[in-house]
Amino acid sequence: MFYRAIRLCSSVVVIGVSYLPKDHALHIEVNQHLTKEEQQELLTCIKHMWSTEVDLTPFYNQFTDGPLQPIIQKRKGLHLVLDSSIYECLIKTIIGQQLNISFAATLEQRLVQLAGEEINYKGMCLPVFPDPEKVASLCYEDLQKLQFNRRKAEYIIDISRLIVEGKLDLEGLMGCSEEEVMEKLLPLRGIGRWTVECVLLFGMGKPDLLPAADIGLRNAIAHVFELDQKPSEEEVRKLGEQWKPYRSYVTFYLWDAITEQKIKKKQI
DNA sequence: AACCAGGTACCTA
DNA sequence: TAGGTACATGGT
Repeated sequence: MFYRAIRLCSSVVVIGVSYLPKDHALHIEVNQHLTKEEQQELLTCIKHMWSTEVDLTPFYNQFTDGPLQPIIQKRKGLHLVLDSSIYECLIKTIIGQQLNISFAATLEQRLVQLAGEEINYKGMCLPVFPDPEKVASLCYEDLQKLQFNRRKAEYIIDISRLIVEGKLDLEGLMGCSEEEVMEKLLPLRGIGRWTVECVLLFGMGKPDLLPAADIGLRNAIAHVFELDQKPSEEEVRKLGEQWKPYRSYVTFYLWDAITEQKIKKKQI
């Protein structure tokens, strides 16, 4: 069982999620009474965030052998886990650019403390990511004080302001194709190809993205394929050709594998 | 003690 | 167009 605080239109709801193996289903517990509309909104959000509607069978059938088979087999049943909004995903991805994940997590937490909310529930502190409105109201120095570099502070606040001004409709991208999303986001300062790929994958749940420049992915590939050097971005794209149309899932499983490996290393 | 980190924009030639 | 560099700081 784990807990999350989720922002609906009307309020923030705390949910407890557990997996019921017998029914192959998720059990959701809610901390407050919800109207029919809120229940519907929450359900849609949960289905999206945990990719519950995706059938992984064809993915597994495509990787019955080869170097990826063991790490995929080991994680059978693992679905994509997405952020609760495209906005949250985009800002977190920008924060994570070039930084080791632990420092990136620290910066995320500081942003939540400054502009978002932290809900206390059963002794846990559950983060709620801030709205664009709240971030747009900050000044660059506010984020610099949290040890964001100047440029990153500008990217994050400027993008939030575009949304508030109605010049950028991030959540409206949900219905768009990958190409359309790329065209809309790439011109914005602070957003490069890797960032858009991450948003398509971890914000929108598109099944066939390969953030080939990603250092974690490159490390994971070097490890799984027993290469003596990290593959270049181009080499990753070339290799990834054969993973179509499930490159997002390969990416996700490789990230999970490399994270697990790091944890093991720490324990030794 | 360097060097790298789930990149990107910016500067120079 | 191409190639080098700053960024802000924690981890190894």
